Amino acid sequence: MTDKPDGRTERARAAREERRAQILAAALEVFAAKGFHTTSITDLVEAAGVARGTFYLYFDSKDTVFCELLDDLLERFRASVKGIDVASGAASAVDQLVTTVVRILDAAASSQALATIVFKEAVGLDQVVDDRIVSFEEALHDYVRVSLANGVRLGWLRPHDTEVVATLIYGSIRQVIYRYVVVEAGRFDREHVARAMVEHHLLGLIAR
Amino acid sequence: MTDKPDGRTERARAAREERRAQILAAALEVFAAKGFHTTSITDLVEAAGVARGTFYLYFDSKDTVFCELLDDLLERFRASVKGIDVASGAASAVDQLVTTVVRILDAAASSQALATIVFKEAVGLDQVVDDRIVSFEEALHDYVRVSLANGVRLGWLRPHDTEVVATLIYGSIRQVIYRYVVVEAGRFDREHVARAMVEHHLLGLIAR
Amino acid sequence: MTDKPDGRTERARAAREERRAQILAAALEVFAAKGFHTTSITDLVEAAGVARGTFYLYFDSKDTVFCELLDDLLERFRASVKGIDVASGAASAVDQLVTTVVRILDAAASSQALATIVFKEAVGLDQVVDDRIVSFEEALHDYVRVSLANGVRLGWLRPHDTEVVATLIYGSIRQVIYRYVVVEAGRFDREHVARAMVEHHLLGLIAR
Amino acid sequence: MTDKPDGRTERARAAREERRAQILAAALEVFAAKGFHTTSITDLVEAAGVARGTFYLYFDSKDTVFCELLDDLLERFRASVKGIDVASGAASAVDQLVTTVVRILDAAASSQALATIVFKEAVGLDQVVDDRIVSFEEALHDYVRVSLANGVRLGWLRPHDTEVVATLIYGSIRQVIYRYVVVEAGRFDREHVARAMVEHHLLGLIAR
DNA sequence: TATGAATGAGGATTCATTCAT
DNA sequence: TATGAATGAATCCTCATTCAT
Repeated sequence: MTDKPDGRTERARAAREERRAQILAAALEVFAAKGFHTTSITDLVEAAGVARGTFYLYFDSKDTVFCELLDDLLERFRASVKGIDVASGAASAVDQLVTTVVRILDAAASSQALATIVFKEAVGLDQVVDDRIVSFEEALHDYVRVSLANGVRLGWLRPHDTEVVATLIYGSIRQVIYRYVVVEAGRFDREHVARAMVEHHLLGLIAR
Repeated sequence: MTDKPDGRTERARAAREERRAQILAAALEVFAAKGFHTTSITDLVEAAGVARGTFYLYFDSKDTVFCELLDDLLERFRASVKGIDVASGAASAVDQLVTTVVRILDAAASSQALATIVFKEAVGLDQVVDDRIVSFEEALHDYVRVSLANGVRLGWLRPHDTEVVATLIYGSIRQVIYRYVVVEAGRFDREHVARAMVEHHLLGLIAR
Repeated sequence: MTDKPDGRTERARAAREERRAQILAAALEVFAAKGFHTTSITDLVEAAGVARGTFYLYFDSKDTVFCELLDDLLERFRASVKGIDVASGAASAVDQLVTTVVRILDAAASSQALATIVFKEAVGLDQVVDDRIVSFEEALHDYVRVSLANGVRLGWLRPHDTEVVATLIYGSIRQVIYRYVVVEAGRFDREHVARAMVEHHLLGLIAR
Repeated sequence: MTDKPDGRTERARAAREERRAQILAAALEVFAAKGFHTTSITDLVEAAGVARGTFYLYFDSKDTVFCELLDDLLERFRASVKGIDVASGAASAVDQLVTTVVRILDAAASSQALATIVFKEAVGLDQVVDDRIVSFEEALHDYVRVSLANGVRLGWLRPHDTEVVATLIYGSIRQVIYRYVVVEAGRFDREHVARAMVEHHLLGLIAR
């Protein structure tokens, strides 16, 4: 009865979605500008231009909005990583890796506000939020690990402690995002940074 | 008459020091367990087993205790990095680098609770706290950058974009601390991890 | 759409005004009964029958409410003094003066609680509050001084040290309010007291 | 056994008295400078140069010290008023009155700090303190009333409403003390003010 | 559905007073 | 007697959340 897809119901649903999106968008801005802890419900509803009660019609709590924003970003990251063929030949691999890194940086840069939140203070809020971030980090870490293992198996990469190296690489990605996207507000040459990164991890620093 | 350094005065001073240390130690535990924001003054005084007022006899505020703990850790880190001669010959340099990294990991591991706080949620608390952490991170980053520049100047390291690479290396150090000290609670072979790290950054991954 | 002055908005505004007035009225009672310092926010909200937070919805602080009450009274006094033509002929002047004094006593008596606060302990509270009271007292004192000076200029009053005499007269007004309004709770014949006062200051006590 | 007046006991008693006086004197300064409410026990013990606990060996509470200071002043006032022969002939009476007023002003001025406290914020602290001040004011008021009644009985003063006029006169004395002693810090010609006051109350203002 | 006034638990901090030394 | 560290009740104020309209 309630979900009969007539015009009225449909329009209402669309309006609801819109409202929700509006609040979410405003929250994103505010969280990025002021940080999670400093942001109050008052800030959120003022930015969204809705009444305090309205906010709670769409979200259960301050934490809920934050989690939703967080999930958005993590999903974007996941998508930007997915579908990379890490098992291909060495020749094109460098370029592929560079492309992957560029995609990740793009994802971060195109959601600068979100990335800021995640990398500046996402941890330590709430167990739920923490868990999500941790599991995301683990996913990324796993991706790196699997890629490394493949490289070694194919004789393309030299043998190494994959566990440790995956940690190093993940850390360097995280820091690059933090530095270039969060601190320097995305004003950087992604291609250049990505290439420097890939080269560093592949070739090392030692002069030969 | 009253400030003659007799036994009584001396004992009083010692008792004061002890009380202070007791509060500080309790705070460390609580902050590490619950995080800065979630920790209330009530938590701190309950953990320390003192009255609310007593806390304020020794510290100005929650922020003050936190900053003091933070400074402790940052000082430890600083000390563990200082005094490494990054300009010596390549042969011993690897060992020296490994030693440096081991020292840093030791510093982090010996203050596991503190490191947890710093690397889990140090940012976004309070401007003062934030500034300290940022400046510490910058110092470490600078140290890496200077070392790299020296290595290149001496012909020991190949030319590279020092800015980017310093970021990568700093990020990998940070992540190693986070993973091994914070998440895995310090149960790892520091020598091994440090060596894998140094080797990775020097040699890269490519099979030759 | 939302600020169209329709019934709903209007009713809301009215309700707000009412709430505010309710808190103000309760505060007046409590302040008069317990004094400013002894009154806590808890006392105020309990007396008003609202939650602690509600109080802060309408007033910034305890001082703010107090100041508002104070301003009310001072305004009443000011209005009761204003508009007296002190330069007219001696004949009607006595009556005019009596009228003025009666008005002041009326103002005080009709705000007995407020007057109690002001004259019992208004000083030494808070710099802001103090300043208001002092400036009000000065205004009243000035009014007396100017009136005296006019009287002398017109040859209606004998020459005298206007500064000192204005102080004496202001003090006697203050004390009359204190005694009759505050201590005796307004149960007195204002006309009689006012006339006795005017006569005393004009004629003095000496038998002739 | 304990009150045997030997040298030891006597010396101890004297030392006690001295300590007490020292605390009292310091309290007087601080109360006058900062006001009762703003003054903390910390302020008092710091000014007195004794430990917090020591303070409580001599006084029961902050209120107690304050009351004692208050009593001192009231006693001084009482003494300065006492012994005036209000029943003597009219001729010398003016001078006698002037002398009395001068004495009162002297008493106030010589205890400027105390007078400041009493007249600025003595009321509204504590029921005990309030009662003392009220009873003192009543005593002074009574003195004035009796004097007036005597004057009328002797045919020296014209008939008037003694109740009201006593209030007026007491108020003017109070205000003169407040203005000249408290606000202007005692820098005034007491003889002149006293004479202006007596003349005003005896002769009134009307030009004849 | 939208509103925003009302709520009250919970936060940090203060300070008169006590009490072991 | 003198000390001053310790106490904890009490203060003001905030803010996420609820709910009557």
